[in-house]
Amino acid sequence: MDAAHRSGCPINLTLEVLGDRWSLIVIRDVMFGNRRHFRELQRHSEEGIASNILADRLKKLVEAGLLTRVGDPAHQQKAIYSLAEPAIQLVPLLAHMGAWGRRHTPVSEELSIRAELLEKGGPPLWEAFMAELRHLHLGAPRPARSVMAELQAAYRAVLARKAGGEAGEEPAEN
Amino acid sequence: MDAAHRSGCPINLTLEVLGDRWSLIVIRDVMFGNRRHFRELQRHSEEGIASNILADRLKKLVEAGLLTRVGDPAHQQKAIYSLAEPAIQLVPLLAHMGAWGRRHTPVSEELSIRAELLEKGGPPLWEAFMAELRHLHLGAPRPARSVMAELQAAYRAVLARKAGGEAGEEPAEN
DNA sequence: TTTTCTGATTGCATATTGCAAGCAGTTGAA
DNA sequence: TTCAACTGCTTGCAATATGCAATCAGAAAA
Repeated sequence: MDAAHRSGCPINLTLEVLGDRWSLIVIRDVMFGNRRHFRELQRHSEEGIASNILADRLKKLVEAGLLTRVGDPAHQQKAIYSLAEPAIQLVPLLAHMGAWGRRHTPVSEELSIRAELLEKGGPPLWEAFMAELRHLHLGAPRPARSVMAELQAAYRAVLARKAGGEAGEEPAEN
Repeated sequence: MDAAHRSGCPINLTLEVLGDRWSLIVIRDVMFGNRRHFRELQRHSEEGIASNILADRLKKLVEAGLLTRVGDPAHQQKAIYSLAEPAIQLVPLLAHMGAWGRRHTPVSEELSIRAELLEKGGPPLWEAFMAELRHLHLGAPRPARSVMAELQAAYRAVLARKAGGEAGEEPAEN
């Protein structure tokens, strides 16, 4: 049933899974924004993903084993999407993508603070973050360090600094 | 003239440049296979890229500043494509993509040997390879170590081992 | 009962892709 | 000088993917 692969090259096969304009955006939002529901992913998306494309990508990512989908026990028709282990192992890749983007594309300051922290923290920080994701998404024990909290604090700090004394900038975070 | 960006997020902006099924394939072949001409990229492609798509990607990658294009002094109508510095800085990203692909997709042994070496060598090997690429593509001085030669030797060794005593497998390399 | 929220689906226009064929200019050998 | 092979690249056309707006049915909240 699977379409034949174009080649057995690891880079090619990775591109066959992730090589489009939306898949990694969805994973990024589940991973860094902890968005676990369809509407959360659609409405708070920075990039404004269309609902049919989101539905398609969620389905494909679940089929590819990067996400899992379970019903929400509290809401019968609510689905909860979680990162599976292969997606958690994309943390270093996303960190490098962020680092490259910071250097070679016109990023905005507030949206690149996370990439900056991930880059500066390096592999130890990535490992801590992956441990935290395994807690949030796979039910592993809670690790001592919360990288997520650090990332969000840094994001809020940038927003506050940019806004000066002004409140009500744009929460939109998580 | 530039299309507006979807957002200033570094990951999104990187995807806007590289987030499709072919751009990184082209860069991979220029980088690891040292393919510098249109026909080389088209004919020896593992994945069989169509000529119109190759032409489109080469144009876009040149516009994005990842590749440069100059005429071949020996052949008036021959173009030589070279990696620009931003593309050379994709080495760590491609190494991670290869590592992820090796772990989570059905790679073939002979095509994943390079990814394995890149993964095992880690950042020091990546730096050595980037120095070599700066020599091959940007005219920088030749570095002491040739990672390219190491990668090709490893590839040939795998081919030879798999073929047993048989010759004439499939050169296709470089 | 009505409204809102849930994860989606549908229709339709446009853009991208894949494939085969072809092009004009250049090179190199006969 | 002739001509086939090669150069980067284009064109036509069908199939597929994307983007957008509207909409859906079931469930929960008011």
